[in-house]
Amino acid sequence: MAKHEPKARMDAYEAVFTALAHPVRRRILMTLNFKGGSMTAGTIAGIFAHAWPTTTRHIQVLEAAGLLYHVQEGRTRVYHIDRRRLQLVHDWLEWFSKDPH
Amino acid sequence: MAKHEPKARMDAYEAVFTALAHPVRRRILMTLNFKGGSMTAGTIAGIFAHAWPTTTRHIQVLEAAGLLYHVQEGRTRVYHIDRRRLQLVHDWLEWFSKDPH
DNA sequence: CACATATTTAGCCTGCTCGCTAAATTTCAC
DNA sequence: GTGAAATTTAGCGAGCAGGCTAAATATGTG
Repeated sequence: MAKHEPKARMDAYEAVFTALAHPVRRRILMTLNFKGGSMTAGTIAGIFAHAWPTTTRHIQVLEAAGLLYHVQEGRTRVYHIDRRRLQLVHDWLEWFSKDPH
Repeated sequence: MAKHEPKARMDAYEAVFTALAHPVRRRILMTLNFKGGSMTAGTIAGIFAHAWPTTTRHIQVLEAAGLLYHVQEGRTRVYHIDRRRLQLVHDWLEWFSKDPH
């Protein structure tokens, strides 16, 4: 019963769930969401007391998971949320709502 | 900053998302779900190639997150899934579906 | 009681996560 | 071209996660 899902998708699950495991990363997503879906790196970093490079790395984890992508604009980088990617989590949860068998 | 303080208590989100971050733990939940919601510790451990104590600890993480609970039955321990706890994740996701503007 | 069964606890070890600071990179403004 | 601004890359270190084996803990059985 463990292989309802194609293997290729497993890596995606892993990346997304791992990305969501850290409170800072969840907060980045949440903030992005409420700011309309896009923010510059600097503005994101400004939310936290952390050193910038720390936030940069969190952003990279999110981006690697496909939850963000960025567009370079001059010397600033604008990060966008990809809400569709969160659908993966939703899909996973679905297994628990539909009564098995 | 938070040098020697005892480990801060995880809030519910933190506990649940952390628990879901590991593939073995997701698989435990998934298997439990498809087996009707309850299994003995031994049967759960039997799914994995891991040493039993390794699985025990994964189960404990899930239980600490409120995603499982157990009932002792003689010398076996029956673990039950608590699907309601997954609602937390669903609720979190909801923020991204309702357009904030 | 003695032994088997079911499972956890204890403790060790390795590697990764996530914080930091310093340096590099790229772009804009004069 | 010089310098400031925006941001990442490099690299260090503490601590935690997650694997293992061995020992401990219950509970049922003869």
